[in-house]
Amino acid sequence: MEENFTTKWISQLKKGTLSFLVLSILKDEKEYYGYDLINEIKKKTSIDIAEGTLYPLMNRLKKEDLVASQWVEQESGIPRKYYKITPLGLATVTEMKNYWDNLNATINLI
Amino acid sequence: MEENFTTKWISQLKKGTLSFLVLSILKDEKEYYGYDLINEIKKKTSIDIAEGTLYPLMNRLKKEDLVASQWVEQESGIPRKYYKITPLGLATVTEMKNYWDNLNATINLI
DNA sequence: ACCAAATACATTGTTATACAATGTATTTGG
DNA sequence: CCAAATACATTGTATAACAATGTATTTGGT
Repeated sequence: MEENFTTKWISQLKKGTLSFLVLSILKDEKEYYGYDLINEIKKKTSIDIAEGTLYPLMNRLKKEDLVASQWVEQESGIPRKYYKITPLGLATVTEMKNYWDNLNATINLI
Repeated sequence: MEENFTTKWISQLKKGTLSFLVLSILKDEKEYYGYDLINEIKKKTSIDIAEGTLYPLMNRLKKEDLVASQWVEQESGIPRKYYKITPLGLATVTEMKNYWDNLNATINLI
């Protein structure tokens, strides 16, 4: 392996930030499908999300009723599962943002 | 239990932030002991760290050579294990801070 | 026409970490 | 005198990222 501490740290940091990141993107009420989200996040943040991370994450968010999903057949190609944020998801991402901003302010003070 | 998503999320977020927080506090080159760090962090950030979280965390940081420790006998009371950041710890916390600032900026853009 | 890469979903096993619970021992305060 | 605080530590449980693997379709280059 021989991974340095920072690399492992980034993986741990994702355990809190990925759900926040995904909900933040869905906050604009547009619909995204899973594969799309991986690419959107990579483009916007340079953060790589493994497929084995994102798909279970979306299932958790759905189970918690923070997002809703629907299958959409494509004229050509594989059907996509589109996700949309719910009212509970919107409320939650607002709470998260408050906590995050507070944490960030504290870290900058230390 | 009946914990809401945000509560669970905060616990997950700590998996990335606690090591960063501890190293940030130790960055000023002063020495702190474990029990002290728990209280310092609670005072400064309102974040509660369980003892069962902090002591293993400090052991990990030591194993990675990011901090050094020494036992200090007290004239009265239980001996304390004091921690001090190492040069590698300083370099690491700088890397972490860069990553964090970048992540924060990105989140604010989304 | 062929085949590798990209698209799009998913599951399994491994690893890391927060935390509650529990344990030991000493000291302080009411 | 005894509960709370101080100060360390370990064990078991739950959660989540990720590599690896799997299925199936479509696109692009030669």
